[in-house]
Formats: sequence, C-alpha cells, structure tokens
Amino acid sequence: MNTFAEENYLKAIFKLSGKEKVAVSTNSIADELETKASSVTDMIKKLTEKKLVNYQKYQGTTLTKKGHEIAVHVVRKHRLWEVFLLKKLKFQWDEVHDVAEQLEHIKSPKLVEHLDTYLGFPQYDPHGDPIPNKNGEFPKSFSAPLIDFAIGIKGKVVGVSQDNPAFLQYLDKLDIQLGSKIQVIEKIEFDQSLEVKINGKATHISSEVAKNILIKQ
Amino acid sequence: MNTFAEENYLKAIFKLSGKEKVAVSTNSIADELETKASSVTDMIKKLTEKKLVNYQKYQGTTLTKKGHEIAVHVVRKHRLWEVFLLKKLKFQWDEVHDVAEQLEHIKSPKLVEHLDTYLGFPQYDPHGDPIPNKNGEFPKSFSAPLIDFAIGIKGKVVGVSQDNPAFLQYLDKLDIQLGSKIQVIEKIEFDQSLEVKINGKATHISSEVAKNILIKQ
DNA sequence: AAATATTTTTAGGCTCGTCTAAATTTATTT
DNA sequence: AAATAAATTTAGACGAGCCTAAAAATATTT
Repeated sequence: MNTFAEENYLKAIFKLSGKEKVAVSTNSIADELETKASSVTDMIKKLTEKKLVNYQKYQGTTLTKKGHEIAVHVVRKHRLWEVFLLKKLKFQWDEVHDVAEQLEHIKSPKLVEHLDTYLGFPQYDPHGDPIPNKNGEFPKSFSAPLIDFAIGIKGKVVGVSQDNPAFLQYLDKLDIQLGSKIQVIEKIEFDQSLEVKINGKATHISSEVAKNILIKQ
Repeated sequence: MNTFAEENYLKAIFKLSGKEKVAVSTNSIADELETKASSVTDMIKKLTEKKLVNYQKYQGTTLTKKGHEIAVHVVRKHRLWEVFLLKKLKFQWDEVHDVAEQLEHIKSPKLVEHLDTYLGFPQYDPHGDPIPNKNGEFPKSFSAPLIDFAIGIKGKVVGVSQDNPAFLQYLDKLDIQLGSKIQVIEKIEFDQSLEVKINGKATHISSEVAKNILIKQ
C-alpha cells in the first residue's frame, strides 16, 4: 500500500510529464509539491525501489506502468470527489480542490466505485478535467483552452486549468460559469486578447485568462 | 492542527473513559489501538504538552475540555460518514466501519456541516450510536442493550455495540436488521438467554447476542 | 510486611519524510 | 575550451510515531 506522500509524488510526476510522458526534472517536482529538491531525490529513490518510477541520476524521472496506474487512480478519485462536493454537497467552484486533495487518498476500492455509480459516471470534473474510468481510460473527447478556438465556433465552458481562487473569482465577475455558452468574435493580434460573447453578451478577455478557460465543442 | 494518530488517541480515550469520565490506563489505550504501552506513554506526553489530556505518571489519563471537544468532533465525523456510506452509497452494514475510520480524519469544517445537512441531520448512525451535533451535544434519548429491556416492552433495533463481521452476519441469519421491531417474550434465568419476537416471529437469542443489540423505545 | 506479579515508564533505536549545507554533475557563458 | 551558473545529489540532522528491552512504580499474593 502507498502512503499519502508517495501518491502525491506520483500524481505530480503524472501531471508534469504530460501527454508526451517526458522525463520530469527534480526541481519541477519540488516546485509542484512545494518542497525541496533534496527531499524529491530521496523520495524518487524510494519510488524507484518500489518500481513505480524510472530514474537515472541527473536524467529526470518517468512513471512506470505501475506508477502510472496508481497516479491515474488517484486523479480519478480526486475528480470524482470534486464532482461529489460540487453537485451533492453544494460546495462553491473554488472550494472543492483542497478537500478533494485529502479525500483522494482514502483507500477503499468499493468506495470509489460506489461513488462513481452514485454520481452517474461523470466524464468531467467541475474544472472540466476528464475523469478516467475504473480501467484508467480517459474519455475520448477532450476540451481545449478558449485561446485555441477559431473565430465563430460556439462552445461551452467545461472547466478551467487553474485552481487559483483569485482567478476563479475574476471569472465570476466576468459572469463566466461552468456551462456558459461562449463564442470568439475577434482575436486581437497585438496582445492575443479576445473579444467574446458570453451567453450572448460581448466581453473582452486577456490572453492570460483565455489560456485557462476550457471549452468543449 | 492534529495528526491522524493524535485524533485516534483522543477518540480511544474518549471511548474508554465512558460517561463517567474515569481515568484511562495506559495498557487499555494500547489494547484499544493495538499498539504498545510504551508508544502510548510517548503519545500521552505529547498530548499533555498540547493540553489535550490530563496526565499524572502511573495515574492514568483523562481528556481536557479541548481534548474532549476534538474527540467528540471526530466521533461526529465518523458516524456521519457511516450514515453516508450506508444510506447513499449502499454499503453493507458491516462494511462501513473501516472506511469511516479513514474519512473521520478529513479536515474541513464545511465538509462536515454540508454532509450533515445533506443527510438530513441524522441522530443515530447505522450501529445505533448517537451522533453529536455541531456543538458536540449528543441526542437526549439513548438506546439500551436488548438484554436490559423488560418483558413485553416493544422496541426497535437501532444498532449494535459490536463491529465484528461474524456477529453481524449472524444477525442477518436471525433476520435482525436495523429497524426490526422486537419484543422480549421471556427471560431464561439459567443462561440469561431470551425468547423474543422479531417482526412478529418468535426466536431464541443468547445473552451474548442480546447484550450487543441496541434497542430504542 | 515481604515477595512476587503486573503495570507503566525510560532508554535507545528504527523508518518515514522532511530539511540545510556542501559536494558533484550538467548547462550556459564568455 | 575554460569559467561560471544552475540543477541535482549526498551527507548529516530532525520530529513524528512506532518498537524492544530494561528499570521503576504500583498491586497482589502469600
């Protein structure tokens, strides 16, 4: 069985290595987990022993098959709990992350599967991130950042790629919620900012914000 | 903030010191937590530092006001999660305890209160144990063991005082569930066993079993 | 009340996960 | 390519929580 700390390291490596599964540097893991590089080296050694990561001194770290499985499973739990907190317990958008961060480490296969059933097998969490199924497979149709959408195409906000409360509060101010209908009207080349329509109402959005809003369709 | 281990010690002391709040011996805590007496002494010292227990060498331990509050709060969380697992996630009676043992340590005041609301402010958990409210007050009307009930009085099974799976399975065999109507027909003095009616059907129950079935009304 | 048994504490050690400071390796400048 | 900078690892230490073995205090027998 894995400790909370081990699971957090695997999750961080999973997140940082991305779709392309690039090797992850010690420092980037340290930043992600807000710890020190030396602590990371220690833990990576332990995870290597347990055959959860591949590691060569100074060459970065990747997940093994087993490590990847565990990471995906933790991600699955995290996102299912987020759905539960938002949909059932009426948490606010920006309140779910910290609690899910704790709940994701609860060990009980039965609990996860029953929770999934109870929630009706959701495919995305409140931030629009895809929820892997119990075999670790992600849903096929992915969302993309608003900034990558072509002019004219209509989409729906399915999430954000930042947890930062200040960012989420700013979105509220802009009247952007999960499910809001959105359409790009014009792209300003000068600063990459966008003219958009949100639920029919015209608004201006900086590129920084547009990068972090996830759209589907 | 308290660690999982600290909370488990406080909960154990709370349980062992009972209503009368007697001082609890080092060995009894060790037994309850399946650890060694020397470990208990270490932890009790730490809890004394934090002013969560009163402790005099060789004289046993009691909870301080602050320690008592924390213990009751953990008990509250444990029992609310048990209700959630049984009622919402369709867990079996004998499956909830171990998972609740983990969930009780999740830190989020909002989570507990929203969960309580979501469950409709239950007063008892699946084992019939009373659930303290957010001020730490237990419901007034307590349940009592079946064996203490007078002949003729009708009651309802509100829980059990044992988590043992074998015991719970035996109850299933006897057709005794949470909510079953029960009435004592005769008390056999020789072995303290009972003739009872369960949902109208006559059955015979040993004193050992009758001690561990909790009845209300 | 002395001897024995039991309970509890102390002493010292272990693993986990973290840290700081110093040493080493790799990357970037000049 | 040598010098400098940045990233990474090693060495040694610490607190939390646990352990075993031995010492000390309390309880029970005889």
